Amino acid sequence: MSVPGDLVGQRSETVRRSNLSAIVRELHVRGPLSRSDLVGLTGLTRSAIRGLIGELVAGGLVTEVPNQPAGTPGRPSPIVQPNARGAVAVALEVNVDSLAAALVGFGGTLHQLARVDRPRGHLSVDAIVDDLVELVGPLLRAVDPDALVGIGVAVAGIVRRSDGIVRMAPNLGWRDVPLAQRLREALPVVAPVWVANEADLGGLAEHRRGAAIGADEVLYVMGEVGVGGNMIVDGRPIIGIDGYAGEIGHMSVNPDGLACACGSRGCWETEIGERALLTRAGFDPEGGREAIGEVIAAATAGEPRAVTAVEEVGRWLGIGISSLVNVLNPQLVVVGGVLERLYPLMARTLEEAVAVYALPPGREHLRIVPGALGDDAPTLGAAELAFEPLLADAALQLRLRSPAALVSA
Amino acid sequence: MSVPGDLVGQRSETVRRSNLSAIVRELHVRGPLSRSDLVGLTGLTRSAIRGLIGELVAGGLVTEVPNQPAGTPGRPSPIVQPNARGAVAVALEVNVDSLAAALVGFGGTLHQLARVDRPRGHLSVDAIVDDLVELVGPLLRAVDPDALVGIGVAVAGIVRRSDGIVRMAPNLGWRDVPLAQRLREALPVVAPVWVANEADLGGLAEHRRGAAIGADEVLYVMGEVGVGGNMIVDGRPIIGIDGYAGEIGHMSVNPDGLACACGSRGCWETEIGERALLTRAGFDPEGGREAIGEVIAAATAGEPRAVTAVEEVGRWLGIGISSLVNVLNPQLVVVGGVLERLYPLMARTLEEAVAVYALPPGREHLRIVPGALGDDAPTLGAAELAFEPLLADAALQLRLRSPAALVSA
DNA sequence: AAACGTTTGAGAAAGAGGAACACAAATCTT
DNA sequence: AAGATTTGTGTTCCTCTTTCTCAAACGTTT
Repeated sequence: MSVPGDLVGQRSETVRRSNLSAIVRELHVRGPLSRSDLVGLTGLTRSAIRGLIGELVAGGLVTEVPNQPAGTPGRPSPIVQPNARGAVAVALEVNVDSLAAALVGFGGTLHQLARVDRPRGHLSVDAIVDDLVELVGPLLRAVDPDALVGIGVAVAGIVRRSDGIVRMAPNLGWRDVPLAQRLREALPVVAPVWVANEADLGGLAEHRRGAAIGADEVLYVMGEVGVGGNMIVDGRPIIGIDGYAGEIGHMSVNPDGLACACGSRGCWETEIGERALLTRAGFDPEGGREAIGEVIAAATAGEPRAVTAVEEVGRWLGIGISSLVNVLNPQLVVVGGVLERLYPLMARTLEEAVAVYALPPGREHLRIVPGALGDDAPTLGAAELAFEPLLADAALQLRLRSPAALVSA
Repeated sequence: MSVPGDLVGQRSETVRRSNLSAIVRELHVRGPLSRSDLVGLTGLTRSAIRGLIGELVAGGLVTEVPNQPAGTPGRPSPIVQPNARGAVAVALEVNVDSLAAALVGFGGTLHQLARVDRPRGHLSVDAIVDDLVELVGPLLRAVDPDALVGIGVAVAGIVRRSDGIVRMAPNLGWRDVPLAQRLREALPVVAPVWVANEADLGGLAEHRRGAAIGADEVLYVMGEVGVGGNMIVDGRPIIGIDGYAGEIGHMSVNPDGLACACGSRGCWETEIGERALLTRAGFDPEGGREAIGEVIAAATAGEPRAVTAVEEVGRWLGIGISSLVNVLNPQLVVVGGVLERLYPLMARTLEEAVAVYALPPGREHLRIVPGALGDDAPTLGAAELAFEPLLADAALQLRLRSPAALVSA
């Protein structure tokens, strides 16, 4: 639906904003680039790049440093470095077994990261918000308030993007929790708060900083207690009409299968989730991370029941991935979460299942790889989420920060 | 991956192109609009709109006609009408039981449509190409060659978009058929040929001209002999890295289920495809359209076995739709093809299944509706596919047609 | 019917932004 | 040391949209 906001016309002002943002995005995503790299990437002229970079330097977002001679003829082009303190995002994560807070600088620099374990099960929202505020306190004190672009929050639940309400989070025992609003009220800073599903953000992080850099069509599968995921289509994450997209753990793979926590039955999650693995391996299904570690150790040591359990999860993982490959035709599948650690043990059965269940054309150039970011993927993704408005409209940020830019512009 | 082509910088030239294209797209999609409507839609000023419209009028793409007084104060704004002969697309369709050819004008006007039945089963590519050329001949003679923007082709098979090669089409007996090239060589006109999967194009047509107009997040499910589909995400169709996306009929819904023509087993198609319905209803699974008609008649008359068969297909349709709703969080699901005709008979069991298998947040505002375009959806979508380059860069088309515009520009 | 307010088109001038060009600086090659 | 290559700098030019003013076309009010 077209809302009054999305006007499609381009004006001089939008051109400059767009070009400025393009440069900011390239620098944030690719890291330091020479001016002439930017000329090549954007197609703009040296003069135009110079002017835009000048504005960014004045705004404190980037720094120019002389380049070393490269051994090629010609005058060296100065390196434009994203200023990791010039814009900073705060990331929070509410996971089933831990809380995390991080400070990430423009360009992707991880300034600080703090993680604390929390008991599994249902804690009150008040308690979790309090713990998050306490965890992030020291980090916030290290931030220039003018450089804070926003606060991203990853939650193990279904989140409405527009208002940051956690609609359903079975593993936290939450329903319709207005987490964004609660955090805005509780945090000692004024900044926009963006909440999203942890798997969505894990996928975003792997796409920007991990195993899926540069790939435009990506499927991310994240298995923990629940199974979630994220799809990158044409370089952009799918979020759906309300932000609920990516609940791939609740695809029906076996309509007469096991009952799922969501109320349905035969969900993919009941075959490849943490509990499924533990049950298959003969462990307590509620054994948590510790038990998973034991299964991995046992499977690595060759203990038959553990090996079989892991391979069976791999087979079901392959079946579900095949469905999604047939639906989405990605170039790359990234497997994250607990499944990332299990990956080496089940790569074979996974590939075998994909060879059976995915259509030949779609699996021709398909690569399936484990994630590169480990357990911090959702937190890093939360930071990227908070950076998004800056990347979409860098001018806004510059003007907020330096009134001088407003006058000169 | 960024290729040399996709430069992100904006220049004066790209601004004008982009604005021109925005107007052309709005006119093609929404139909005649007053100049002041366009001012509102684009956010450009009256002067800018005037200049751009002038260029389009000079290029023969649109016509301005005086507007009737609307009963409101103020000078009436002239209506800008897309000129249905100013740009024309040819659409072709290679279906399991028919071939079709159509002529569609800018703005969506259906000038002509011809369809011929063909025997089911494997015909040689030569025969089909010959039949298509013969079918489209009279249509092509009615077209100004300068107004022909392109030729879109819908095929019941898996198609690589980049080169129009039909990789797999089990129901046609085709493998790796270079259909785009064959048609370019065989057709008596010079125009770009774009080939795509029929379900992808059916979804495009429903999105632009049918039941999904204005919706930005859509799932289209098209059931015929095979089952295909298409997803609109953020207003744009998903095609995947090679164009193979949308093979939703080959999601695994029952890994121990029936063998599928694709070589796998338990594909959704084996539960909701034409053969599944016919088998369940006690008909010859190869009975084709005729037998389907009998099942529909029998179910409408209340014959128990037919009713149960249709309802069972409805239930399985609901299960698969639920999976995709959980994955994609669309606002609208459109059911097309044979399933469009069956829809009234199975709406209840479909909705019941969705209530069980789809997560509550995702089905909160979800609407499921039958398609509005009937069997012609893929053909109409093929025309839209051919129009796409014009909508993406209207300037290109104008310059091709009028050298004067090139000089003045 | 005339005066007035409203909406919109027309035309000229202005403003903004990037492109084009010429020149200088920095580097490598011969 | 001279020349070729690449790139930054500064100026001018061009393209495109906006802004501003005026006129046209409509409904409403007196």
